[in-house]
Amino acid sequence: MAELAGVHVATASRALSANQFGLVNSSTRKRVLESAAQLGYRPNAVAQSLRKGTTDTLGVVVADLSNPYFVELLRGVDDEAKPLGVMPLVAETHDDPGTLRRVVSRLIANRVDAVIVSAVHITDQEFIKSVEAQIPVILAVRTLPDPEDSHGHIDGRREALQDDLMGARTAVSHLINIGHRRIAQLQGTPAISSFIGRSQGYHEAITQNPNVRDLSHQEVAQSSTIAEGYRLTKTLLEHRLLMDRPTAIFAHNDLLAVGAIDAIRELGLRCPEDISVVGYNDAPLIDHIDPPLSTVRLPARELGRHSARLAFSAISGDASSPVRIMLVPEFVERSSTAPPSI
Amino acid sequence: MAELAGVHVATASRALSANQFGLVNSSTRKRVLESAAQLGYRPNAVAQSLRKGTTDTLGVVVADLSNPYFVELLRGVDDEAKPLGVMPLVAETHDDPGTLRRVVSRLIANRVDAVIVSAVHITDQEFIKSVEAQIPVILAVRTLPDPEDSHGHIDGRREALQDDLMGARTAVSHLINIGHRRIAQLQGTPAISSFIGRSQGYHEAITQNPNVRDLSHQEVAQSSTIAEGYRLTKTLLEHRLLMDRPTAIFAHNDLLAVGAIDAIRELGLRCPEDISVVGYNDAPLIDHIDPPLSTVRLPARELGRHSARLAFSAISGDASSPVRIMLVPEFVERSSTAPPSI
DNA sequence: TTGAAAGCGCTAACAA
DNA sequence: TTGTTAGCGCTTTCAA
Repeated sequence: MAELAGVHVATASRALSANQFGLVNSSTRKRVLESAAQLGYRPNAVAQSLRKGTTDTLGVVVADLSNPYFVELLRGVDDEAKPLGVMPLVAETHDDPGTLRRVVSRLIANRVDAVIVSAVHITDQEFIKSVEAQIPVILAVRTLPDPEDSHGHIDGRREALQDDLMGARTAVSHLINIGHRRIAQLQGTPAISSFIGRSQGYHEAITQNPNVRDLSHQEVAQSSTIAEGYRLTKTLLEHRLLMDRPTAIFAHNDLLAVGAIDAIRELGLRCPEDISVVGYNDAPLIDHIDPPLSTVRLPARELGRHSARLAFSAISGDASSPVRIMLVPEFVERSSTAPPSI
Repeated sequence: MAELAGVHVATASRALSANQFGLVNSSTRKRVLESAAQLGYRPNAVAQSLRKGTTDTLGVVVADLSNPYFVELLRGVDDEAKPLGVMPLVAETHDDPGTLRRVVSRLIANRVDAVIVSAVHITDQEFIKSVEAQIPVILAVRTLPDPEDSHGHIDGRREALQDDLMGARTAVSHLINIGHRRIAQLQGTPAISSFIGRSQGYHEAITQNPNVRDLSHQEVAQSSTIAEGYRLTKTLLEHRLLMDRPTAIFAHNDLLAVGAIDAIRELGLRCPEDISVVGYNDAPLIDHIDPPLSTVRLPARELGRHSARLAFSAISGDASSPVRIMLVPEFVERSSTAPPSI
């Protein structure tokens, strides 16, 4: 390409570069640009990265792309990345700790400038610490137990979270406010901070009113699926006397809620007349199911944007301040909740 | 790292390499491995790529990640890529031609070994040809008009498609078989081959029975959204006499179908009693909406697998044979379709 | 304003 | 079995 224009590669490089094209004679530059266009020349980003030591690339680790929540998060990341010419490299963990290690390793090998991790389990603390020693890490959506350094001080972290405790508390308080006194939750695994928060919010709401009984089964959902919600609700409701049966169920996830509704129907009961159900996430189409699901809407895209901004500020060496951003969810009332009929 | 082990970098490289570690003394190799582990050393994939001329990376261009169909396609690609240690780089176009050019350009700059494109518009023919001159291209899901070379011969291409014509024909034939005689379709844009196929299948089914009338409105959906389905159905049904109103609607997409159902209800009609509705895609939760939607299930994941396999065979220099793989969809009957009541 | 030269981290010939 | 050397394609001093 440089040859076609009859110049040295260094000159060509300068002509093509956004910040030093001023250093080259405008007629030479024109010649270079023309030759480049003619040959369809694209600078080799791999070589550029090797030379510059930076890849203009951002690792984004999500648990599961078939969960629209994470897709929305990615869109938020992209909102911020695109104008900077940064390419997000997306990896999925399927909530498997081994896969998390593998994909993060791979992203590091590819020298992403930073990594946003939205798929940690609370047992990943040590691993994340080791990653932080290598590249900037932003924790999104899910957090870790407070880290301490060797002196017992709390070590700063960059994270963008949503207030799951508040989201759950608001939803469950709503159930109590409209009259429910026997309530149960369908819990997600406590290996994930989000579900811990939702559980705490649930309990805070429950204990605020001494007349409310918590009828939850101790078993926890191993996955956030319709099938699992169905299974847990079956064991929750079966072989129970009427007065030991909840009149409302708070599910940690929309799909669990859908499974709950399926189970309720199969037992010959109705939602919301016999049992109200609340979900979590406000997934697409969840307003069109039967009955339209009351749920908690999450600021996924906003969270993605914040995560990306934290990443870029970390890259540009704002090594200084650890940051915790906390966004608030919003309860959305639809038809799956109603006052108890008895 | 090599220094810590006290060996030359070349030796370290060999020790770490999967195919030449046999060439190094096993005790030196052990030393190298230990030093690497101790330092948490990860070979720089950027440098490896530059040296090897290959990135072990596969570009995957999709229209829209919030469409679960494409996520499923991605999973299929991943099924094949993971065992080979290949990393898919995902990019979205949002069905914008400019964005398609931009993201493919970027993938080429990053020297992906091949690119799977599932987001072409029929007007992208020239552009795709220019890309094919640079790297192996696999067309997935959507195809292009048959290309001709300068001699008028049909030029080979690698593509993995689904038979949309057959999918649509099967669905519409079902409507006819259960008695519908006045039918309309909600068309997707003819800029995308999939919708052309669905339209053809629709017409083939319609014309097979002379008693069936096509009551479609000429307007076409500009996006595959609930809002658009709602809008089109409103204009389709409003100001029509009963006998000029379809008793069944075939939508080119599930979301359009959901919008159609919304519109039907708002006009005081019922689905399926007054108007049956068929969708296309079998999206998640679409079996839980009210009423559960009859639709066409697509082999997205399979298609992803095939696309990836085509990509890898192209990379390994099977430059030979152009291939067209065509997978068949499956009609799924649920409760949004019933015989006409009049 | 341009060219020459070095070097980013790695691997593959080639030599020893 | 290991070391030496060259070079992948680029950018950036440094010199001219």
